[in-house]
Amino acid sequence: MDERQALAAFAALGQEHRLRVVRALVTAGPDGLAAGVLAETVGVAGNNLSFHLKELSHAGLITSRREGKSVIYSAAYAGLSDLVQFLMRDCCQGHPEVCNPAVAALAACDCTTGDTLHA
Amino acid sequence: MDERQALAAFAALGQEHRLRVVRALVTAGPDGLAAGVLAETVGVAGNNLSFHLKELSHAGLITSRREGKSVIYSAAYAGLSDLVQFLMRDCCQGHPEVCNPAVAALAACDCTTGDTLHA
DNA sequence: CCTACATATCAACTCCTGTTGAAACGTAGA
DNA sequence: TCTACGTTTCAACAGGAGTTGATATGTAGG
Repeated sequence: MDERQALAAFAALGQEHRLRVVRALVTAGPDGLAAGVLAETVGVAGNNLSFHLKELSHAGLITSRREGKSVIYSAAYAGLSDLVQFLMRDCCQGHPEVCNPAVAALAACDCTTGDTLHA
Repeated sequence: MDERQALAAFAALGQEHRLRVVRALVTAGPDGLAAGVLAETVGVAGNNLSFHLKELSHAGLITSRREGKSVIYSAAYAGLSDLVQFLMRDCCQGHPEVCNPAVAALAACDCTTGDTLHA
Protein backbone atom coordinates (compact mmCIF):
# COMPACT_ATOMS: atom_id res chain seq x y z
CA MET A 1 0.00 0.00 0.00
CA ASP A 2 1.33 3.42 -0.93
CA GLU A 3 0.68 6.79 0.67
CA ARG A 4 -2.05 7.74 -1.77
CA GLN A 5 -4.12 4.66 -0.96
CA ALA A 6 -3.59 5.05 2.78
CA LEU A 7 -4.62 8.67 2.55
CA ALA A 8 -7.85 7.76 0.78
CA ALA A 9 -8.56 5.04 3.32
CA PHE A 10 -8.01 7.23 6.37
CA ALA A 11 -9.99 10.09 4.85
CA ALA A 12 -12.78 7.62 4.17
CA LEU A 13 -12.76 6.45 7.78
CA GLY A 14 -12.71 10.02 9.08
CA GLN A 15 -16.39 10.51 8.34
CA GLU A 16 -19.12 9.57 10.78
CA HIS A 17 -21.35 7.64 8.41
CA ARG A 18 -18.55 5.86 6.60
CA LEU A 19 -16.86 4.81 9.84
CA ARG A 20 -20.17 3.34 11.02
CA VAL A 21 -20.55 1.49 7.75
CA VAL A 22 -17.11 -0.08 8.04
CA ARG A 23 -17.61 -1.02 11.67
CA ALA A 24 -21.00 -2.52 10.88
CA LEU A 25 -19.47 -4.56 8.07
CA VAL A 26 -16.47 -5.64 10.16
CA THR A 27 -18.90 -6.87 12.82
CA ALA A 28 -21.20 -8.46 10.26
CA GLY A 29 -18.42 -10.66 8.92
CA PRO A 30 -17.84 -11.93 5.38
CA ASP A 31 -21.56 -12.43 4.74
CA GLY A 32 -21.90 -8.66 4.61
CA LEU A 33 -25.02 -6.50 4.60
CA ALA A 34 -27.34 -5.17 1.90
CA ALA A 35 -27.16 -1.47 1.06
CA GLY A 36 -30.68 -0.95 2.36
CA VAL A 37 -29.90 -2.58 5.69
CA LEU A 38 -26.78 -0.46 6.00
CA ALA A 39 -28.79 2.70 5.31
CA GLU A 40 -31.07 1.89 8.24
CA THR A 41 -28.22 0.81 10.53
CA VAL A 42 -26.14 3.91 9.87
CA GLY A 43 -29.12 6.25 9.69
CA VAL A 44 -28.57 7.87 6.34
CA ALA A 45 -30.64 8.26 3.15
CA GLY A 46 -30.14 5.65 0.44
CA ASN A 47 -28.78 7.98 -2.19
CA ASN A 48 -26.38 9.52 0.29
CA LEU A 49 -25.20 6.10 1.43
CA SER A 50 -24.46 5.17 -2.15
CA PHE A 51 -22.06 8.09 -2.30
CA HIS A 52 -20.25 6.90 0.82
CA LEU A 53 -20.15 3.26 -0.27
CA LYS A 54 -18.54 4.30 -3.52
CA GLU A 55 -15.90 6.21 -1.62
CA LEU A 56 -15.19 3.28 0.71
CA SER A 57 -15.01 0.95 -2.24
CA HIS A 58 -12.51 3.16 -4.03
CA ALA A 59 -10.45 3.27 -0.85
CA GLY A 60 -10.31 -0.54 -0.89
CA LEU A 61 -12.04 -0.89 2.47
CA ILE A 62 -15.19 -2.68 1.30
CA THR A 63 -16.30 -4.92 -1.56
CA SER A 64 -19.69 -5.48 -3.14
CA ARG A 65 -21.62 -8.20 -4.92
CA ARG A 66 -25.10 -8.26 -6.39
CA GLU A 67 -27.67 -10.73 -5.08
CA GLY A 68 -30.99 -10.37 -6.86
CA LYS A 69 -32.35 -6.88 -6.36
CA SER A 70 -29.95 -6.15 -3.52
CA VAL A 71 -26.29 -5.24 -3.51
CA ILE A 72 -24.41 -6.83 -0.64
CA TYR A 73 -21.42 -5.02 0.84
CA SER A 74 -18.76 -6.59 3.02
CA ALA A 75 -15.56 -5.48 4.73
CA ALA A 76 -12.30 -5.87 2.81
CA TYR A 77 -10.28 -7.31 5.67
CA ALA A 78 -7.09 -7.39 3.61
CA GLY A 79 -7.43 -3.69 2.86
CA LEU A 80 -7.94 -2.92 6.53
CA SER A 81 -4.88 -4.85 7.61
CA ASP A 82 -2.78 -3.24 4.88
CA LEU A 83 -3.80 0.11 6.28
CA VAL A 84 -2.71 -0.77 9.80
CA GLN A 85 0.53 -2.16 8.48
CA PHE A 86 1.22 1.05 6.55
CA LEU A 87 0.63 3.22 9.59
CA MET A 88 2.88 1.21 11.89
CA ARG A 89 5.64 0.44 9.40
CA ASP A 90 9.14 0.86 10.84
CA CYS A 91 7.71 1.52 14.27
CA CYS A 92 10.34 -0.59 15.95
CA GLN A 93 13.47 0.90 14.45
CA GLY A 94 15.86 0.44 17.31
CA HIS A 95 13.09 0.65 19.88
CA PRO A 96 11.17 -2.63 19.85
CA GLU A 97 9.38 -1.87 23.08
CA VAL A 98 7.57 1.25 21.90
CA CYS A 99 5.06 -0.35 19.60
CA ASN A 100 4.10 -3.22 21.87
CA PRO A 101 0.82 -1.52 22.81
CA ALA A 102 -0.28 -1.58 19.19
CA VAL A 103 0.35 -5.30 18.96
CA ALA A 104 -1.40 -5.86 22.24
CA ALA A 105 -4.41 -4.01 20.91
CA LEU A 106 -4.89 -6.36 18.02
CA ALA A 107 -4.01 -9.31 20.22
CA ALA A 108 -7.24 -8.52 22.08
CA CYS A 109 -8.85 -10.07 19.02
CA ASP A 110 -8.09 -13.69 19.86
CA CYS A 111 -8.36 -14.85 16.30
CA THR A 112 -5.09 -16.69 16.35
CA THR A 113 -5.90 -18.77 19.39
CA GLY A 114 -9.49 -19.45 18.46
CA ASP A 115 -10.65 -18.70 21.99
CA THR A 116 -14.02 -17.08 22.42
CA LEU A 117 -13.96 -13.50 23.59
CA HIS A 118 -16.04 -10.36 23.79
CA ALA A 119 -18.40 -12.44 25.92
CA MET B 1 -11.98 4.99 22.82
CA ASP B 2 -15.39 6.17 21.65
CA GLU B 3 -16.62 6.94 18.15
CA ARG B 4 -16.00 10.65 18.46
CA GLN B 5 -12.34 10.18 19.29
CA ALA B 6 -11.85 7.59 16.55
CA LEU B 7 -13.50 9.90 14.06
CA ALA B 8 -11.15 12.73 14.98
CA ALA B 9 -8.15 10.42 14.73
CA PHE B 10 -9.06 9.01 11.31
CA ALA B 11 -9.91 12.46 9.98
CA ALA B 12 -6.55 13.65 11.23
CA LEU B 13 -4.76 10.80 9.44
CA GLY B 14 -6.73 11.42 6.25
CA GLN B 15 -4.63 14.44 5.36
CA GLU B 16 -1.36 14.22 3.46
CA HIS B 17 0.77 16.39 5.73
CA ARG B 18 -0.62 15.02 8.95
CA LEU B 19 -0.20 11.42 7.84
CA ARG B 20 3.43 12.15 6.98
CA VAL B 21 3.95 13.73 10.39
CA VAL B 22 2.59 10.68 12.20
CA ARG B 23 4.61 8.26 10.08
CA ALA B 24 7.75 10.32 10.63
CA LEU B 25 7.15 10.31 14.38
CA VAL B 26 6.33 6.59 14.47
CA THR B 27 9.60 5.91 12.69
CA ALA B 28 11.51 8.36 14.85
CA GLY B 29 10.57 6.53 18.02
CA PRO B 30 9.94 7.91 21.51
CA ASP B 31 12.71 10.52 21.19
CA GLY B 32 10.50 12.39 18.75
CA LEU B 33 11.33 15.27 16.44
CA ALA B 34 11.36 19.06 16.79
CA ALA B 35 8.61 21.03 15.05
CA GLY B 36 11.15 22.66 12.76
CA VAL B 37 12.61 19.32 11.67
CA LEU B 38 9.10 18.02 11.02
CA ALA B 39 8.31 21.06 8.90
CA GLU B 40 11.29 20.29 6.66
CA THR B 41 10.63 16.55 6.59
CA VAL B 42 6.98 16.93 5.68
CA GLY B 43 7.55 19.93 3.43
CA VAL B 44 5.14 22.42 4.90
CA ALA B 45 5.43 25.95 6.30
CA GLY B 46 5.96 26.28 10.04
CA ASN B 47 2.75 28.13 10.80
CA ASN B 48 0.78 25.65 8.78
CA LEU B 49 2.45 22.70 10.49
CA SER B 50 1.48 24.17 13.86
CA PHE B 51 -2.15 23.93 12.80
CA HIS B 52 -1.77 20.27 11.87
CA LEU B 53 0.20 19.39 15.00
CA LYS B 54 -2.56 20.89 17.13
CA GLU B 55 -5.12 18.76 15.33
CA LEU B 56 -3.05 15.60 15.77
CA SER B 57 -2.54 16.42 19.41
CA HIS B 58 -6.27 16.88 19.98
CA ALA B 59 -6.86 13.56 18.27
CA GLY B 60 -4.54 11.90 20.78
CA LEU B 61 -2.10 10.70 18.13
CA ILE B 62 0.93 12.73 19.20
CA THR B 63 2.33 14.36 22.33
CA SER B 64 4.66 17.31 22.80
CA ARG B 65 7.25 18.55 25.26
CA ARG B 66 9.36 21.69 25.30
CA GLU B 67 13.15 21.47 25.20
CA GLY B 68 14.77 24.89 25.21
CA LYS B 69 13.63 26.89 22.23
CA SER B 70 12.26 23.82 20.47
CA VAL B 71 9.07 21.85 20.96
CA ILE B 72 9.60 18.13 20.51
CA TYR B 73 6.74 16.04 19.19
CA SER B 74 6.50 12.27 19.44
CA ALA B 75 3.99 9.58 18.46
CA ALA B 76 1.36 8.57 21.00
CA TYR B 77 1.68 4.84 20.54
CA ALA B 78 -1.13 4.10 22.96
CA GLY B 79 -3.49 6.33 21.00
CA LEU B 80 -2.57 4.63 17.77
CA SER B 81 -3.20 1.17 19.15
CA ASP B 82 -6.50 2.26 20.65
CA LEU B 83 -7.53 3.42 17.21
CA VAL B 84 -6.70 0.07 15.60
CA GLN B 85 -8.51 -1.72 18.39
CA PHE B 86 -11.61 0.42 17.87
CA LEU B 87 -11.69 -0.26 14.15
CA MET B 88 -11.34 -4.02 14.49
CA ARG B 89 -13.54 -4.50 17.54
CA ASP B 90 -15.86 -7.49 17.27
CA CYS B 91 -14.27 -8.48 13.99
CA CYS B 92 -14.28 -12.16 14.91
CA GLN B 93 -17.89 -12.56 15.95
CA GLY B 94 -18.45 -16.13 14.94
CA HIS B 95 -15.87 -15.92 12.17
CA PRO B 96 -12.42 -16.02 13.78
CA GLU B 97 -10.70 -16.64 10.48
CA VAL B 98 -11.75 -13.43 8.77
CA CYS B 99 -9.60 -11.02 10.70
CA ASN B 100 -6.41 -13.04 10.69
CA PRO B 101 -4.92 -10.86 7.97
CA ALA B 102 -5.15 -7.85 10.24
CA VAL B 103 -3.28 -9.64 12.99
CA ALA B 104 -0.72 -10.89 10.53
CA ALA B 105 -0.15 -7.31 9.41
CA LEU B 106 0.88 -6.15 12.85
CA ALA B 107 2.77 -9.37 13.42
CA ALA B 108 5.10 -8.18 10.67
CA CYS B 109 6.36 -5.84 13.35
CA ASP B 110 8.34 -8.37 15.36
CA CYS B 111 8.28 -6.34 18.51
CA THR B 112 7.14 -9.21 20.66
CA THR B 113 9.90 -11.57 19.62
CA GLY B 114 12.63 -8.96 19.61
CA ASP B 115 13.96 -10.28 16.30
CA THR B 116 15.46 -7.76 13.96
CA LEU B 117 13.43 -7.09 10.86
CA HIS B 118 12.96 -4.66 8.01
CA ALA B 119 16.53 -5.54 7.09
C1' DC C 1 17.15 44.98 28.15
C1' DC C 2 17.53 44.00 23.37
C1' DT C 3 18.04 40.96 19.59
C1' DA C 4 17.53 36.58 17.30
C1' DC C 5 15.37 32.27 16.92
C1' DA C 6 11.53 28.73 17.28
C1' DT C 7 6.86 28.10 17.47
C1' DA C 8 2.02 29.46 17.82
C1' DT C 9 -2.13 32.34 16.73
C1' DC C 10 -5.26 35.00 13.96
C1' DA C 11 -8.15 36.65 9.96
C1' DA C 12 -9.15 36.03 5.19
C1' DC C 13 -9.60 33.50 1.15
C1' DT C 14 -10.20 29.30 -1.74
C1' DC C 15 -11.40 24.76 -2.49
C1' DC C 16 -13.33 20.49 -1.48
C1' DT C 17 -16.70 17.50 0.89
C1' DG C 18 -21.32 16.04 2.41
C1' DT C 19 -26.21 16.60 1.90
C1' DT C 20 -30.53 17.05 -0.62
C1' DG C 21 -34.09 16.20 -4.18
C1' DA C 22 -35.21 14.55 -8.64
C1' DA C 23 -34.44 11.27 -11.91
C1' DA C 24 -32.39 7.07 -14.05
C1' DC C 25 -30.87 2.30 -13.96
C1' DG C 26 -31.29 -2.61 -13.08
C1' DT C 27 -33.78 -6.66 -11.36
C1' DA C 28 -37.79 -9.61 -10.16
C1' DG C 29 -42.50 -10.93 -10.37
C1' DA C 30 -47.49 -10.61 -12.33
C1' DT D 1 -44.54 -5.81 -21.00
C1' DC D 2 -45.99 -3.39 -17.00
C1' DT D 3 -45.29 -2.40 -12.23
C1' DA D 4 -42.78 -2.40 -7.92
C1' DC D 5 -38.61 -2.44 -5.49
C1' DG D 6 -33.66 -1.53 -4.52
C1' DT D 7 -29.87 1.05 -5.74
C1' DT D 8 -27.26 4.46 -8.21
C1' DT D 9 -26.36 8.85 -10.62
C1' DC D 10 -26.67 13.77 -11.28
C1' DA D 11 -26.83 18.94 -10.40
C1' DA D 12 -27.09 22.35 -6.94
C1' DC D 13 -26.45 24.11 -2.47
C1' DA D 14 -24.26 24.83 2.26
C1' DG D 15 -20.64 24.25 5.33
C1' DG D 16 -16.08 23.11 6.82
C1' DA D 17 -11.04 22.25 6.03
C1' DG D 18 -6.40 23.74 4.51
C1' DT D 19 -3.37 27.40 2.99
C1' DT D 20 -1.36 31.94 3.24
C1' DG D 21 0.60 36.19 5.29
C1' DA D 22 1.04 39.03 9.09
C1' DT D 23 1.47 39.12 13.89
C1' DA D 24 2.13 37.44 18.69
C1' DT D 25 4.25 34.40 22.24
C1' DG D 26 8.05 32.31 24.51
C1' DT D 27 12.97 31.16 25.06
C1' DA D 28 18.14 31.72 24.93
C1' DG D 29 22.27 34.60 24.46
C1' DG D 30 24.97 39.12 24.34
